[in-house]
Amino acid sequence: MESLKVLVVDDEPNIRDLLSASLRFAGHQVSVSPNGNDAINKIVELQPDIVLLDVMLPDISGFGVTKKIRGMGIETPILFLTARDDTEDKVAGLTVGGDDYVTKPFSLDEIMARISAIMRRTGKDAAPGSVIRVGELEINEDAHDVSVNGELVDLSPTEYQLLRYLATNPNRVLTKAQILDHVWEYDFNGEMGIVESYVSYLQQEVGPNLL
Amino acid sequence: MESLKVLVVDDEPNIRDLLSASLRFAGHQVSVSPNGNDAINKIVELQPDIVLLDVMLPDISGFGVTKKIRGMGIETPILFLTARDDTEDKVAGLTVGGDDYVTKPFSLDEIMARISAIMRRTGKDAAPGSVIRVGELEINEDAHDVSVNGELVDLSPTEYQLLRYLATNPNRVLTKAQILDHVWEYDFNGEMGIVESYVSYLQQEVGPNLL
DNA sequence: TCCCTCTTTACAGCCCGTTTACAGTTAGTT
DNA sequence: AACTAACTGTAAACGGGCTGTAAAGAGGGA
Repeated sequence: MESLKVLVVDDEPNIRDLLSASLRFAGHQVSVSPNGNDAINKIVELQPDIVLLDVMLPDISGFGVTKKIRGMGIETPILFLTARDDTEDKVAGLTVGGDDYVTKPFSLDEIMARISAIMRRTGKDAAPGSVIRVGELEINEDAHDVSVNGELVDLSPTEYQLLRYLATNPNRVLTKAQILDHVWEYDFNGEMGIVESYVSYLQQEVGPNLL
Repeated sequence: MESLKVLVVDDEPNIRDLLSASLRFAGHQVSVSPNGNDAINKIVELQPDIVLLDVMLPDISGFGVTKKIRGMGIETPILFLTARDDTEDKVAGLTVGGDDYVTKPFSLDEIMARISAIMRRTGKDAAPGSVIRVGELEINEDAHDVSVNGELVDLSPTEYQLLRYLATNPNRVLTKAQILDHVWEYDFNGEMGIVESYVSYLQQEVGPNLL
């Protein structure tokens, strides 16, 4: 994925920092905004490629921001950040027109994957193929399918996310902490042993290919 | 379907935004208009391939707009947007001559399907086949009937719409929110559980083919 | 030998998807 | 207009599989 101009809008400094650090590390140009009005200004001014927009903001809601900028004819794709509870009912229209949403607490890898998906769908990015290949391993990001030597293997959601993260960082030593930070939700409060368990599951199902 | 020039005419900003975002995302060039007079100007000026025209407008009714432009010899096909009540009497005769109508509140998928149907009928589009085939599943979009291995199955309207949406996105992971946003009417305010229920109905009737 | 770390296996809780049942509403018929 | 049938949407019951923890097994280094 090419370098993108990303605007992160959230009132919680922790989230802003987490996202901006990760996005910057991924090679993007990041701007941040703590509230709705400021976000509108920055969107008009900076013309970002994508906006990460918290729904719950102190002044104007994320939906309000969206209405405002759409009314100005700005079609920048938006990735909404919503609380788990709001999800059920207020989702109407969130996934329309290339937009999408993730629920808090999210995992970093999920955010990155969604951004890629949006850029792919809206054609802004030069279709980096939605298939990841590492050796005899093949991951289809649309179908969330994994195959080894053409043979499909059945993975649980967490297993898939983990494998995807490993596959996007081949030939690289990753610490358990890094894996935990990327694959698990940011408020995960458990033992690191879970990483070891899941790596073990994967090795049994896809064979000892990477690490 | 090729890229089309679409004009969306509605006085409610929400509807305009919803439609323009979706249509743009589908690869079309979209212009919008908030009333009848402006719409007439834009139709003459832009010569769109199709017009999505609300019947109830602040100045001239959608029918008035139609009369006016037809009087000028403009034969652009029109998809009328009408309120649920108006349907029976006023809409009579609307479906002749390539025009059609949908009632508010509509679902996005229905709008897209109607546009495809119109373009197919008026021959502007290179007949993208009105039959969807996925594995042993066959969906006839003209007759709205579905067959598995040549055997007809009887589906309710909602079931048909859902199956159609799933069939047009094969081998792709779809979230409940995406399905809800595309298949159900835009003002649906209920639980997402309904998606699960209907998916279950489908699996019983067409067998576990896709997802 | 002991200790430390990585790997694997076992297991309990629980979340989530599936299915079924049911009430409310609509549509179609006589 | 009343009757019937069917469809939509909600809710509750069910079951399975996934998640996360803990403990046993295996290897290496000092």
